[in-house]
Order: sequence, then C-alpha cells, then structure tokens
Amino acid sequence: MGRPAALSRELIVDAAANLVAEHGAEAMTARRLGEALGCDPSALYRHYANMDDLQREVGDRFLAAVHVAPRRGESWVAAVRRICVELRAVQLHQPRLAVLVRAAPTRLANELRITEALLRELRRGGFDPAQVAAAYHSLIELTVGAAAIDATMAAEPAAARRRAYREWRAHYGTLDPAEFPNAVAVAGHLYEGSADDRFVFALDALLLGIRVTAQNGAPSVP
Amino acid sequence: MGRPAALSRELIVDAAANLVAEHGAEAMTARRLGEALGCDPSALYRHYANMDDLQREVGDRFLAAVHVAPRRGESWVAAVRRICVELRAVQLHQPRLAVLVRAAPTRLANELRITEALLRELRRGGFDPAQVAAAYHSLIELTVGAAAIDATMAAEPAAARRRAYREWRAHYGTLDPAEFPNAVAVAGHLYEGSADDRFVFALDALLLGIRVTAQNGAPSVP
DNA sequence: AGTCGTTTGTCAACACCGTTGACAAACCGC
DNA sequence: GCGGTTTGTCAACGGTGTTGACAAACGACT
Repeated sequence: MGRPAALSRELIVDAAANLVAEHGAEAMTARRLGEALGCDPSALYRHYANMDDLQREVGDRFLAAVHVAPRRGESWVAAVRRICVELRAVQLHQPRLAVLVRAAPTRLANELRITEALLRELRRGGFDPAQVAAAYHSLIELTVGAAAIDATMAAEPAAARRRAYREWRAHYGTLDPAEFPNAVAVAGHLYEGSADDRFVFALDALLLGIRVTAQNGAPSVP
Repeated sequence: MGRPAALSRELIVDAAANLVAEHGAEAMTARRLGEALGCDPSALYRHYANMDDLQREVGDRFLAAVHVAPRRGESWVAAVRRICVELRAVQLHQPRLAVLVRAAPTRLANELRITEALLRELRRGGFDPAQVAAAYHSLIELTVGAAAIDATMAAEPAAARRRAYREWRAHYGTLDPAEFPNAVAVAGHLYEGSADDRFVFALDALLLGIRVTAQNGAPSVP
C-alpha cells in the first residue's frame, strides 16, 4: 500500500556506485545523486537514514571485487597474502569510501565474506581461536590502515607519485646532519620503490611475526 | 611595509589548537576560528593557502606530545615500541587531524623529530640502511593506519566501546554456521580486549617479523 | 608633507553540502 | 468514494570553504 516506489535501495546504490566509479567518491553527494536518478535529493532519505548509511553500502559493493575462493595447492600464508593484497587494491581505488568501512565493521555481505575467508585460512594454519582472532585483527589493521595512508597518493598518476617520492627523499637528504643524522643517512632508501612494495614487505613481516609468535609465544622485550 | 599584521601564523595555529583541544577537530572551521581570533574568516587566507594547510600545522603541533628521547638501558625494540604506542595515542585523540598528516609526510618539525628517532633506534638495531627504511615504513603504516581505523571508536566513552565490541562479537556468533563456519567458531574472540591491546599485539608481531626477516632474509611463500 | 605601492583585514557573495518539515501524488483496503 | 499510508517534491535552514572588491594602515620616496 501507499504510493508505488520509483526508487529503491538497489537503484540508489547502483547509481551511487556508478557516480563514484566515474567521478570519484567525492562526487557522491545527495544533490548529484538526485540528479543522476532524476529525483529530488531528499527522496534518498526515504530509503537511507543518512548519507553515511548509503556510503557504507556503496563501500561494501566495491568489496565484491575481492576474490576469496581458495586455490588448490595454495598454502594458507599465500592465501592470506593474496586476499590482503586484493583488499588493499580495492580500497586504494575508493579512498573516501574506505573511511566509513574502516570506522567500524559494517558486517555487510562482502565484508563478511572477506572476514570469513581470512578466518578460514588462519584456522587452516593451525592457530587456536584466540590466536586466529588476534592475527585477523592485526592483518586488517595493517591492510586497511595502510590503504588509508596510501590512498591519497594512489589517486595521483604514477609519474607524479614517483616525482613526489623523489622530492621527499631529496628533502630528507638535505636536512641538517647535526640534528637529523639518521634521516640523512638513510634518506636514499626512504620511499624507495612503490607503495605496494612497501605494503607487501610489511605484510610479509607481520605474517612471519604472527607465525613465530604462535610457535614460541610472545618474545620478552627488555 | 604595509598595514601592520594583527594576525600571524603562530597566533592562528595557537587558536586553532585550542579550539581543537576544547571542542574537537570538527570545530576547526574558518568561521569559528575567525570568531575565536576576533577577525573575519577570510583573513586566515592571508596566512594560509587553505584550511588544509592550517590543519597540517595544527596536526604537527599535537605531535609535540610524543616523547622520543632515548632512555638509558632501553633496548632499541622497546624504544621503537614505546614511540609507536605514544604516536598512536596522540593520533587517537585527534582523528580528523590525523587524516591530513597521514596523506603524505608533512615534514614539519615534530614529524621530522619522530622520524629521526625511529630511524635512530632502528639503526641501533644493526640493520643496514635499506632495511631501516623498509622497517620504518612498515611501522608507520601499521601505527598510523591502525590509529585511523581505531580513532572513531576511541572517541566514544569506554562503556559504549565495550558494548559495541560485545554486540559485534554476538553478531558474528549468530551468523549461519553453514555459510560462515569460521566466523562462528572464533566469534567469541573477535574484538576481545581493547583496541590498544590489539594494536600492541600487531606491533610486537611486526617487530618480531622485521627482526627475523633481517636475520634470515624474506621467507619463501609457496 | 604628500603621494605611491604594498600589505592586511573586512565585507558580501558564491557555490556547495546534509538534512528537515510541510505538502501533494498515488496507491491499498474498506 | 473515503481514509490511511507510502513516496517523491519543494523550499528552506544552517553550515562549509573560498574569492574578489574595497578600505585601512603602514614604509619609502619625492
């Protein structure tokens, strides 16, 4: 009963996803979305409590691109690595949306799918439940967190990115050696390679640390 | 020459920092800042190109709270750990400001100070320059990234936080065991303890992985 | 002393943003 | 046909960053 709905959550989230894919996440405003849908901006509030609600669903829609199916012959470490790398890639493409996804777990379809897959692989690794949970949180914090940091630069073209990295390196190199001896000493290696390389290094180190911790227990730190 | 300046970058950044400390980072708008300074909002643009410029400086000012001086008898691992934990604590208090600090290195005074200290401790650990840079980037991505994720919840009172964690745990536990067997299995351990605990676990694992990697080289992943 | 150029703050305005409350259109069951 | 309910429209509110024209206030030069 009631007036027949011309809009629906699905129609809205579709249009919003298109808008984001074409014009970037900052284009997803109530007014532009209303224009794309041919309706008044305020009509959206009949289907979503507020724009954050909608953004959360759009964000989850983009997570559909992450493939979590296990591959034959793949170790659990390799699977976790692959899932995290893919998750990062998706988040780098939609920096603004990632903000909301990472504030709190949305527990929407695709996020649950990824969570389940990561937990599956970690359990395959032989950890006990508490270790699995701790490892999962570590991986998510690094993966999603690093994506948050890198997203801004990832939006730039590759040439601009390399130029920026080179400038930063150079800047650290020209600091006062009396005040910043260590920065000057390693300046040549800061921001070396791609952000993806740096992430994978961190990810591998974290995975290694998780494995060693599970075997030996947490090492003591004097 | 010219009309004498009533404002200055220092006066502005002082007022902005006070505003943020008292009313939160979202209170740092041009109009409220103008009101606090007794000037027109547009006067700010004589001293800063835009609000992002100003936010970056205010963000760096808050980093002054991070103590990086070496302590006697403290191992390099303990020092790195301590600096990262302090850095995280500061970022958790100013979530909005952290957004800008983490988009790209500001290379302002306090950020440089922290960078120098982390590099100092890592070099004390006996790594070669390339390893120091890689380790530094890993630590920053985890520390600042995790702070970005946790900042939203950290703004809530502790009771609300614990309630949210409990709800999430419960939600994972009530998922369909056929579709999400692993989530159901470890649900009881997800979001266990505090966000700080989870961060320290990840940080220790990462530090351990970095040390092992430097000793043995990167492990192969089948 | 008067004028010029420069710096700096003021004012009004522009173009946005999310969101709300009153209203009208369009359906269902009665 | 008459209510009740749902759904979209419209106008508006209060907020945001930012800009361009203008005026005040100085130092320097004639």
